[in-house]
Amino acid sequence: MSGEDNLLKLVEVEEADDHDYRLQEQVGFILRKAHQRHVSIFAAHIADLTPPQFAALAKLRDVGETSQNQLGTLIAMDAATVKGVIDRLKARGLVELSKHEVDKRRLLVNLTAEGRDAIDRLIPLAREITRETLAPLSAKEIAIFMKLLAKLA
Amino acid sequence: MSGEDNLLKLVEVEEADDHDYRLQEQVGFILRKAHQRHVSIFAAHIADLTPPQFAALAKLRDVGETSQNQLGTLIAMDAATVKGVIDRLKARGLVELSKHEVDKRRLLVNLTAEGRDAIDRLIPLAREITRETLAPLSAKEIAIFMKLLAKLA
DNA sequence: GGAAATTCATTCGTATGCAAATGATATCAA
DNA sequence: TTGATATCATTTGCATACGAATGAATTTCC
Repeated sequence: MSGEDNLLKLVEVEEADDHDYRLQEQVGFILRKAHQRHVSIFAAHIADLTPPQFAALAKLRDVGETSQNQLGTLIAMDAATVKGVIDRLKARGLVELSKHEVDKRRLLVNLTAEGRDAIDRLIPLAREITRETLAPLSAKEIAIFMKLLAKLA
Repeated sequence: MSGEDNLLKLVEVEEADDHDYRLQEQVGFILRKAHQRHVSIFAAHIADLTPPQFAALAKLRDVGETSQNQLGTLIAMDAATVKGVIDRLKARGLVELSKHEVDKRRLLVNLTAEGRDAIDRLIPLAREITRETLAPLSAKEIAIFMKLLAKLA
């Protein structure tokens, strides 16, 4: 092989490499699509609440009264986002807000009776949403997938 | 065991079931967190473009000129969303728009020279983003995970 | 005690993401 | 041919999502 051939080969390899990037095989792209699909399944089962709103109610049910900020940490939402979510839940009477007696910076959030009823009623639907989201996988695959997904998140 | 005991047992089981819903173990919740993490890694490597904007450029590089709608299908974005993405890319001179000669409904999108330079320059960074996103997994785990994730998306 | 650093919440700006409604054009079918 | 359908794009409205800036309150630490 001549030196020229070698050079040509290198150039070709680099170009092949360049064109070798396949968007639809990248983890970020597929992750985004999987998330989209889940949100769509969620909406089909629970039309009047978004996944973040549901997450806020479900977590409040677990931990009881907490500060808005702490709740955000628990459900992986930044302060600006959680405020919007809580504002909308409050407007619908599902949560109530109060000031922390000691630490005046904190805004306490809690379920109302209506909010508790709502989340209790929705949890069976949420189980079904999880089931349907994972439906393309076998039981064994689900176990593996969830373990690996948890490592990534 | 008396009939009363049986009834009590049933009630207890149902309540335990009720409290058994763990948000942080649900696939939707973890999927959302994994996606968040990926976006964060993306932003750390490519500050001046969002993942959807990058996806649009990368796909245009693959397929060449297409209609806005068709591009949306290819990158899993609805018509309203893709319009915003393309508008912003156009404002930055990375894509150009033209009317389809025959079908007057269609708006054709293509990379500009600058857009092509940009995406060519960014692809190596995108490879690194994928690598870093998958870093918590071993090579074998990555292969399994990607296969299962693709099934879900 | 008091300055510096931290924490909590809010606001603003920008960017997805999608449902629904609308208008223009194209295709299909009777 | 024309009337019904379907497709493409746009617009509006609402809901995340997050960086950055701001202000109030608290904690830390010298």
